[in-house]
Amino acid sequence: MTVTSLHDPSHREALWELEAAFDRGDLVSVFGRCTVSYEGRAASDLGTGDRLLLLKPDGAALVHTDEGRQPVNWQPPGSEHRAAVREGRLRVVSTRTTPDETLTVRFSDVHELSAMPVTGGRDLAIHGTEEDLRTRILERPDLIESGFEPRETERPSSAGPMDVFGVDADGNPVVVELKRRRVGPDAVGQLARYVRALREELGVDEERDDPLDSDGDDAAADAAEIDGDDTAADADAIDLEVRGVLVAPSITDRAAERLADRGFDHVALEPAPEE
Amino acid sequence: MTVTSLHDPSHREALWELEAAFDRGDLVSVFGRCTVSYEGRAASDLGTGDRLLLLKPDGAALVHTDEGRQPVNWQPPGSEHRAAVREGRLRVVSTRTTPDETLTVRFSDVHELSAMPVTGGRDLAIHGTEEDLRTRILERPDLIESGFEPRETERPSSAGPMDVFGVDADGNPVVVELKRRRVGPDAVGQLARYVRALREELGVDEERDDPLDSDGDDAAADAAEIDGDDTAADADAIDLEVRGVLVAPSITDRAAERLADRGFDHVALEPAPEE
DNA sequence: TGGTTCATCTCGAGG
DNA sequence: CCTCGAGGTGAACCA
Repeated sequence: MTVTSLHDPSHREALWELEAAFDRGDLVSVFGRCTVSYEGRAASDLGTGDRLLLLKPDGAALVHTDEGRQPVNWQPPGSEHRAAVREGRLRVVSTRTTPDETLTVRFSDVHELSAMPVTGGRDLAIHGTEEDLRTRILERPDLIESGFEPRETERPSSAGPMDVFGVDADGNPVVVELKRRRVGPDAVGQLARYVRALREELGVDEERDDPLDSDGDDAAADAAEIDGDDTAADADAIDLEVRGVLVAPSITDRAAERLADRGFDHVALEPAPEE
Repeated sequence: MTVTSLHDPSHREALWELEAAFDRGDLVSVFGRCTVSYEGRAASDLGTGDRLLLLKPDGAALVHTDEGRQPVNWQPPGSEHRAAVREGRLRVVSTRTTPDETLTVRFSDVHELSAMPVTGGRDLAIHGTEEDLRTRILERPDLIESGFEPRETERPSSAGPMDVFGVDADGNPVVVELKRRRVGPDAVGQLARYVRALREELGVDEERDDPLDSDGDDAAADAAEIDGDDTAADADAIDLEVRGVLVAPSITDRAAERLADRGFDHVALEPAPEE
C-alpha cells in the first residue's frame, strides 16, 4: 500500500506525479486553486476557487466543492485524462467521445496531490429495491388481492416490459406496476400505457369508450364480478377486462385521481415487510 | 491555505484530526481499508476494501472506489458526521433524519487523511439548458410555426405549469412542452396531461371522443385548416381546439407514435443554434 | 448503438 | 413539509 502525497508541489512536480499515477492506475486527488470549464452536451464555466479534483483510473473525473452530493463538474467513466503545464498553470483535460465532451481544469496553485491504489471491494449488496418488492409479491400473491395469480414478470408489450402480469380470481388479465416508494402521476401513466398495449394485443376494445374519461364505474363492475359467484359468469367469459394495479407504499393525491379516472387500483405495499 | 495531511496515522491521531477538521469546516478525505454499511431508504453492505471517503462540511458523505461517476455509498447534505474509535477500528458515522438514514464506515487501516479548507467559487454558469431553449423560442416564435404567438410561460394548470402557452395563426390554444435533448414516450405523456388539463379548463370537450384513440385524423383536419384560406372558417371560430407541440432536438420512434396517436406535433429544435 | 426504465436518484422551485 | 419536474441526470438491461 503506497500512497504518494505531495504538499504544495510545483506544477512540474505535480505533472510528473500525475502521469506516474495514471500509469500505475491509481486514484488521484488534486486539491488546489482552479477554474473549470466544460463543453459537450451543454457548456459551463466555473470561476476561480479552491476545489478537489478526483481522477479515477476508469476515466471518471469529479470536481467537488465544499457543498452537495453532486460534483460541480465531472466527466463520465471512459474518458481519457491528460495533463500539461501551460501558461504557468497545471492543466488537466478529460475528454471522451459519443458524445464529444471535454472537461478542463486549470490550476494556478496545487495545494496537495495524492495518488492512491484503490483495489477491489466494489461488490455492493443492496436491499429494499424494486426487485425485492417483486420477489415479495411472487412469494405472496395474496398481498395484491385474494385469488391473484402471477403469470409472468417483465412480460413484453408494445409499450415495454410490464413488471408483473397475472390474472385475478375471475380470470381477468392484470397488469401490475411496481414502485418501491411513493409515486406521482407519472407512474399511473406508465401503468396506463401497459394496460392499453395489452388491451390492443388481446383485442379488448373496451367498447371504444375513453379509458381516460371513465369515472370508475368499470371498477365498480369489477367489484361486483369478484363479489358475485362464478355461476353468473355466462357471457362475461368472452368479455374479459384488462385491469391495472399500481403497487407502491403510497401515492400522491394527483396520482390517486388519475388512478380513479382510469379505473385502476392501488395496493399499498413496501419492498420489505415493515419491522 | 493550510492543508493538513497525515500518512498512516494511528486511529487516535486520525480521530483527533477528523474532529478538528469538522470544527474548522474543512473538507476531509480519508483513504483506507474499510467496510461500509448503509441503512435508510434501502439497506446495503460493502465488504472490506481500500476506498476514499469524502466528508463535506455541509454534511455530505461520499464513499468512492476506483470506478464509476457515482459514489458506491453516500449520505446527502444535511447529515451529521461523527467519529470514534471502537473495537480497534476508526468508525465514521453519518446520520440524518427525514428520512432516517445512517452511513457507517469502519476503517481497519487509515492510509492517508487530509483536511482542506474549500472556499467559495460554487457559482456555475451553465448553458444549453431548457431555459435557453425557452428563451430562444420566445425571441423567435416562428421557430415553432408561422403565426405562433407565445402568451405565457410556466402557465399554471391542474396538471402543473406548462412550459409555454400560446395561440396559433387560427387562434387555437397551443401547449408547448420543451425538452433540451432527445426524448422518449414519457414526454408525450407529460404534454398530453397539460393539453388535457387545458381542454377541461376551457370546456373543450373534443366531441367526447378519446384523444388516446384518435388516429391522427384530427391532426389532418388541423393541417387542412391551416393550409386552407381563412374564408372557410365559418363554424370553426367557436369550436376551437387545444393543440400540443413537443419541442425537442429529436424523439424516439415510440414517442413519435404516441405523438401521432394524440394528434400532437413535434418541432425539432436545439437549445442553441447549431454552430 | 439506441430505447427504456430504475435510482438510497439529486436538486431546486413552489405551494 | 410535500409535490413536481429537470438533469451535462447515471446506470442497468435488452433488442
